[in-house]
Amino acid sequence: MPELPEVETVRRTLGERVLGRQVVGVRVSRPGVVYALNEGGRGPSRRIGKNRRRPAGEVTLRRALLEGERLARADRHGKQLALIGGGGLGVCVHLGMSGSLCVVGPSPATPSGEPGGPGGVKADHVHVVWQLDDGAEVWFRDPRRFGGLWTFESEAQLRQTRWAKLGHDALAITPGRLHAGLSRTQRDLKTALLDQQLVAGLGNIYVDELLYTTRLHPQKIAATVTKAQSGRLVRAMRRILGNAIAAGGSTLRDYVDATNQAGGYQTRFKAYGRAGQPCGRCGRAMESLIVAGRSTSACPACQRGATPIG
DNA sequence: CACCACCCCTGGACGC
DNA sequence: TGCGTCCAGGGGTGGT
Repeated sequence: MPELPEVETVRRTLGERVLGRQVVGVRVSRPGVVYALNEGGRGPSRRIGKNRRRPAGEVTLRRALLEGERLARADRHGKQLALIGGGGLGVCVHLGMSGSLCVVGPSPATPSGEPGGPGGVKADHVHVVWQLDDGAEVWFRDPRRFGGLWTFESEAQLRQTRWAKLGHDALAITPGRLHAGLSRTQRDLKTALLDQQLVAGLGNIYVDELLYTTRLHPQKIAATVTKAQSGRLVRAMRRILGNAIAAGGSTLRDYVDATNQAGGYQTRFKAYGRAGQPCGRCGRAMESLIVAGRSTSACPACQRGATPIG
């Protein structure tokens, strides 16, 4: 599930392949995954009817999705990615749970006979395809459709609207800002760290890893985190996320980068998914609990600060 | 403000 | 083999 390291890996691998190329065509097979900010004027998540996303008009849609633009930059904030065209248009990509962006062709090394499409990229649930001037294509795939695309008239509009609602990126936040954010909420520490408005980029996997590394219990009240502990959280965050990026992210089931490569960090989890297994530090069984509605594993002995109940 | 249930959605695991 | 059921999860929404 794409969190910051996976999205950053996609940004880098995609950028290498597509920046400088021109989008010569866009195919949209499922318009419902595209949100157009400039349609309806009520923001990107405006829906019509019951839970129905509002698609933009056909011509406007392809143009808004960068048809005719040269791809100038790939940016990231938290778990969100943005493709910026040379003319200023922008498309924000959120991969949700199961989304991927894969470059397909025109590589002569494309293997044949693999499952799915060219290069082994799975070909079902492909909702949007960008055709590039070198014959390659970028496929937006999202089986569970928790992700989507948001179109913007400019990078500034993207940053001032959608990204302005997010907290500081997890790789850029300072100890002072993290401490300030944590100190004003009585929520569980894990709940606070998952809040993208407080800090952007952490999901269930890396929060569990972060809290294990820093020996803080997920149910510690966020406001009780000291300045020193905030400093340790920030340092550990940068180290863990940096290591995960270096490993190409974590692949649990579906995740692949823009070149269809799986990540390698999943073999290094110390907490996530290890409930019932011995803690790597003290040997006690890792506990399984639900925090913020998410399955959580933590060491009941090493990770301190949970507020006793009753 | 904070918490909760619920919704979106698919596929994989598991039981029968 | 083929069902049914449960579960995973980010994020939005609406109710308490």
